[in-house]
Amino acid sequence: MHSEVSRSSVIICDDHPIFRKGLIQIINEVENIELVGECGDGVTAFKLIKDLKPEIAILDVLMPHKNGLDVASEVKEDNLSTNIIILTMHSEESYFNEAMDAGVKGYLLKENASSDLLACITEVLDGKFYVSSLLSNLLIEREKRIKSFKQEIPAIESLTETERKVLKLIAVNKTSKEIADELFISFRTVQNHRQHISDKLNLHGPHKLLQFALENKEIFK
Amino acid sequence: MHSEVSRSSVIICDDHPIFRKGLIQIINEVENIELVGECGDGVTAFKLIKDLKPEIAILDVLMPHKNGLDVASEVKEDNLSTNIIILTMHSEESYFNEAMDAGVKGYLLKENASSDLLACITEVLDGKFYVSSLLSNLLIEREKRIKSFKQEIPAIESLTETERKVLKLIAVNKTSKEIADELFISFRTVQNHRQHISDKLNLHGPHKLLQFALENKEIFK
DNA sequence: TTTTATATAAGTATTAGTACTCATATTAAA
DNA sequence: TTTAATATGAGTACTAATACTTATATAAAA
Repeated sequence: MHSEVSRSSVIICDDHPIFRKGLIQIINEVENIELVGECGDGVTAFKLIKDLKPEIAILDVLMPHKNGLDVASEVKEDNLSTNIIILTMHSEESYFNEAMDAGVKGYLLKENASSDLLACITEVLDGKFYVSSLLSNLLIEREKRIKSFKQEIPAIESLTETERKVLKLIAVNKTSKEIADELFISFRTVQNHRQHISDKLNLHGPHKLLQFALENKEIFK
Repeated sequence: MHSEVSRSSVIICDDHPIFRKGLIQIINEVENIELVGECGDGVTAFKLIKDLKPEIAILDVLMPHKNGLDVASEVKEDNLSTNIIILTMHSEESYFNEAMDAGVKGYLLKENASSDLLACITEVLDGKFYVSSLLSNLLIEREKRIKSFKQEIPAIESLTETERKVLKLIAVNKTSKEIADELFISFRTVQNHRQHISDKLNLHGPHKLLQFALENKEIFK
């Protein structure tokens, strides 16, 4: 349970000034929460988090310079204690997955933020996790995706360093010859690597490897 | 010049409660403006305008039931005296043109609304017309954008029906032969279509077309 | 020490795609 | 009616990738 005597510090970051005003008003209506900072872009948000170490940072996803999810990732990397609540206009699951990976504690749709924000803050301060109820459907979908995800990833883990290097270059549409020149090896070696990669990833037939590389470059980059 | 003794009546309509809070706060900070109504959808907005006959109605474009531009059109049709100020997230010119046709008196981007709203209200009360300054740039930029737009996307538009069909099948990693079988044509014809598509999209070299197809399948599917 | 994994290189054969060319039939536009 | 666009089909040459095989050197593991 969080402290009831001292007020919990919060910063708000949203590039829409009016929306920010609305958020601030909601925050200010609550006694045990103190707004210690506000800004309109991700770079400033990260600075504020680092300097002020608020208990909670409420971040918009889409912002200039650096988006809210990038900020969340950096906060996680730097092991900062600030809990992140993400606000988003969109219920796209790609954002949500990114947010989960970045270790955010709350994920709110802006349409629900008015009613959910305070509940979310309270839960997060209690060490819990809060997601807009509208999004719970997406959560279920995610389990399925993770399963199919795990079917391919360990195969990638089994690649050797060199094979991974080659795969990265395939993903940026280099030919075996170009890759060979870049790695100072024979193009036959590159073709062998291609074959080995294809075998490990169970890819067969023309261009299947290129297709895989293009579609999954985010994963192994 | 508008009256200095009595306060000017304003209604606000935006389906985002938090954004509305922010707007209300801005309005309330000004002495000679009185907020006489607020709502979150277009149907209610029109009712409020008809009943309260405010001097100004500030309307979001995207709202449930009836959008802000529809409300503006109805106000014009019914010869109501209320001046309409439109708020929009998007600087899309289609909205702007519609707004002009509906006789709106002010057109603000939400990003600028915080600083521009009061200026806009004052100007509109004086019988003038106000547009976000950022938007006026955009209207000029528009010409340029359309040109650069036409360099890439309409290239897809320039594809014939058959070429588009072939492109879709390339995007799901079918070979020319498979495509030929599926469309009941010769694989040479398919290869010709590939060539023509590549020419139109300015794609050259091995697998560039496949790469393009995979990366852009969302656009032409 | 033998085995295994890894990185390297090469040979052969096949398939797919690219880059050209040419040709024909149909339909729509000038 | 001539011209242009479109869809169709085919020939040739070349490049890239796939699918095999074999081979050598090195380092780590059994």
